[in-house]
This record gives sequence, C-alpha cells and structure tokens, in this order.
Amino acid sequence: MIGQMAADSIERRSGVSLWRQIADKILHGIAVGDFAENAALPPEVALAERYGVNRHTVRSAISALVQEGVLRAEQGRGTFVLSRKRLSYPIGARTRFSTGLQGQTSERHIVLLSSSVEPASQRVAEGLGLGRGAEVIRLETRGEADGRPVSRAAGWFEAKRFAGIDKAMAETGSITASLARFGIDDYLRQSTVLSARHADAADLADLALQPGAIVLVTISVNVTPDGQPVQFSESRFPAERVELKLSAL
Amino acid sequence: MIGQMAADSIERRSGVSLWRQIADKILHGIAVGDFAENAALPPEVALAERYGVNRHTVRSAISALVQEGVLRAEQGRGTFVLSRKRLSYPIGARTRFSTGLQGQTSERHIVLLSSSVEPASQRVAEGLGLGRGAEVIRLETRGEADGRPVSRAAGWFEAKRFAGIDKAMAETGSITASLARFGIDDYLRQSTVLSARHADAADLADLALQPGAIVLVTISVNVTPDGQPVQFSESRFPAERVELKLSAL
DNA sequence: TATAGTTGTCTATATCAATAGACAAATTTA
DNA sequence: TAAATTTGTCTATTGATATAGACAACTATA
Repeated sequence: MIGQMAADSIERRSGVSLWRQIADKILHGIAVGDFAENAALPPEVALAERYGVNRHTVRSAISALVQEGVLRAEQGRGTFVLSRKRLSYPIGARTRFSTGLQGQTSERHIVLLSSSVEPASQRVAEGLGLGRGAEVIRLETRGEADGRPVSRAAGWFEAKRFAGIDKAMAETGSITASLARFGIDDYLRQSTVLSARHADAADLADLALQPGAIVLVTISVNVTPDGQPVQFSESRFPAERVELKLSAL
Repeated sequence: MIGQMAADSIERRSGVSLWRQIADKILHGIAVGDFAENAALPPEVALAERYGVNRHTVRSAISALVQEGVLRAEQGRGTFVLSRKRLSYPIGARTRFSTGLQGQTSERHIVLLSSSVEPASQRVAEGLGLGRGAEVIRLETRGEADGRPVSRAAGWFEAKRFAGIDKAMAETGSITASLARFGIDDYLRQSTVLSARHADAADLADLALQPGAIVLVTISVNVTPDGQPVQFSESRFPAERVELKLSAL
C-alpha cells in the first residue's frame, strides 16, 4: 500500500544532489534493516534502477559512504555494509551519558574539549534562573562510544557555585561525578527541547561527519530534586549514528 | 571563543548546494532570533560577504525562501521576514495533538488522509504485542495549525478491537475522541524513539515542504493506564516549523 | 529633486552534477 | 577453464550551480 517500490522519492533540483540523497537513503536503509550489516549491498546496476538514476550517480553515493567508513567496496565481489547500528540514546528524568549507553557499547566516555567563563546569554540566564550577564562556566564536551563520537555538548553552570567544575570534569570525565563534588548527588531533567538541522563546520569537525549530515539538537535544563537549576545544556547528536529514545520519565 | 564570525561554515562540494545551505542558515537565523520577524534582512551584498559567496547565490537562497512563504522581497526597499516562530510541540506521558498546541495557535485540527486494513509488519506487531501478520487498521493523518501542516502521522490499531475507528476518526477529527468510542478514556505514551532525516516525496507533498527540508520522526506506542498497547504510530514533523518539547512525563 | 541604497534582470564563463556508453579488472560460479 | 557477475576507469555530453560584472527599476532620504 505505502512506500512506492521503484524510483523511490528522489527529488531533483532540490539543492541537494542526487548522490547525497541516495547516500542518505542507503544509510537509512542500513539503520532500518533493509540492508543487513556485514552483507553485500545490491549491485550498483540494481540500485541505479531502484532509485531511477544512472549507475555513476549511485557510484558517487557509494564512494562518499566508503569515505565515511560505512561501506567497503571490493572489485568483483560487491559492496559490503560495515557500520554498526545506530545507538539508542535514552532521554528521561535521569538522563546520564554513560549509563544510558550501557549494553550497547563496550566502552564510552566524555572528553572535555574546552572550558571558559563568560557572561550568561539571555537563554542561559533564563534556564539557570540567573540575572542576565551573571558569570557562568561553559564546558564543551564530546561523548564517544567505542571510539566513535556520538555527541557534542555545551553545558553552562553558575560560576559562583561551581567554581572548579572544569577541573573536576577533566579529571573524572563525568558530569555526574563532577556535580557530586559540589554536593549534588542527584539531579533530574526538567525540560528538553528538540530540533534538527544540518551539521555546521564545528559539528563536522568534532563529530567526524561529512558535509550534509544531520544533527539532532537538544536543549535541556537539569535541576536538583527540589527544583533548583544546576545545568543548562545544548547537545548535538549525529542523526546517522544516534537515535533518541524518550523513556518514560 | 566559539563560532567563527564571517565566511561562516559553508561547505563546498558537500552534495548540498550553497544556496540551499544559505537558505537553511537564514531559516536558522530567524528561528534563533538573529533575524527579527517583520524586520528587514541585511541587504544581499552584506549577506553575500557574510557567507563568503556571490550575491547571485544569496539571491537563489532568498528566492527559495520567498517561494516557501518565509520572506517577502520588495524592490528598492529590502527583504522582510514573514514567518512565524516554530511551534513547540509537547511530548509527554499524555501527548495530545490539540491540547498540546493550545495557546500557540488559534486553530488546529487533524485531517484523515486515508485508512486501510493490512497485516501487521514486524515492528507494528511488536509495538502492539500482536502476532506477526495480525490484521491492523492503519490511519494516515495530517495535523494542521492555523492552516499550516505541522505533522503527518501513520497510526496502527488492532483491527479486531477497533473496527470502525476510521469512521470515528473522520467524524471527530480526534484520536482521543475516537478511542473514547471504544471505551478508552485515557491513554499514556509508553515509549518514543526519535530521529531525523530529509523529507521524502510524500512528506514534501503532505507537509507543503520544499525539497531538502528536514523532518523530525517519532515512533511511539500508546498504552492504556494498565499497560495494554492501543496504538503504534510514526509521526513526522517539519523541523523548520516545529520543535519538540519533551515535558516531564 | 538629486542621490544613495536596495532589489531585479541580463550576459558570460567556469565548475559541479548527472547521464550515457564502452571496456578493463577482479571474483565467483558452472 | 570458460562464462557470468560485479566493481573500476575512461571519454563525452548535457544541465544545474556558482561566480563576475554591468545596468535597470524602485524606494527612501538629504
């Protein structure tokens, strides 16, 4: 009934090239299970017919994905799917990076990219319940799982209360552990706003993405159990590697 | 510290044309407040310099956005921002279309696009706790607010139990009201999985989007208060018009 | 009424994206 | 070994993208 079979939803003159659209389709196909992992992709001619384009266009798409490390092409044999399943990142009342990915990866950790002190912007001040321009500490971090970047986040904390959290973060590699040093042994997610956009230059660099990739963006506020704001943050997830699982919270 | 100033993160040879990237940037600028609503955009030459491209490239981006109804260009005067803010669609334990958008729009409703009976696919069967291939009713709907499409959803219901829900839906224009006819006066969201991708042909048509647009995708299961699965659904939201607000649930 | 600032249109050129066809190179199968 | 299948490379052509420059048309302002 639904889902046209062949010549499947390719848009011309859209500002997005056909090879990029087909690369995205293949990625989606892998994520959804149409193309099994470690198995061969259909041959180039078959894909070309399926999507209603020239074989060379399919080749462009494939070569981009080979470049990204998703596929491996072998002359005479076929093209094989390498990439792992998308991680399912749970978001709930007690959202924690490491515990959330337990069972899906053998290893994960957070890297502190940079830290700085700055006056709070409008939205940060609102989120943390501070006066406009109050000093805040900003931590730029990257989450990695099995060696692949899976998130990139900026977190803001009131500078007065959390002086030294950058050091704690560098040492522990954990937000939860760092906050514990300031007497916060539990915190809850108060709000989360979600959107999506194309990756910008910084995303591409930090998340090892190819131009045109999509990132999921969450903006959230964490509070203590009695409702006191602790952390305002904006996180970016590469849509091709991560999906967000909104758990009952 | 962060965010380069000029020649700001435009990617060449990415498979996404420069005019499309700049159009996306302008949309983002409007959403974030860099470009105020009802005010003039910077002149074309200024934008061209800012993004490090030719004036004609900026013009292509602007003309696409004029086509989308986001901007209005007036010869001799300038180019003006028309579009409304993105709607904030709340997702929580009791996610309801109409009540969720109350206060943000003066009018909203759901249109039933089509309905059919089909054997349950793997994921639908799992979501509803049915045997593979059990008959399910599928409702294709579109959510509209103030005359603009803001969502597009497919919902699946066990055919045996909800025979006639398509008629109920057509008459009431509400999932909640339709389920009430089957004795379900409350239901909760059990799970939600979120992802994002480029809009496909059907999305473009049903949501009145331009090629290259991004859609947020949620896959969710609704259950009765005692945990009995009622509805499995996949919803698509145009990222340029809607953000998802994950409320405490 | 000039003048400056802005969008609109035109021509020209170079590069990227997509199609088309032919054949080579490597692998698997009969 | 021979044939069939599949990826890799090459040439050629067309249309979309992007740059460049010049000037027209319209608006607001000094």
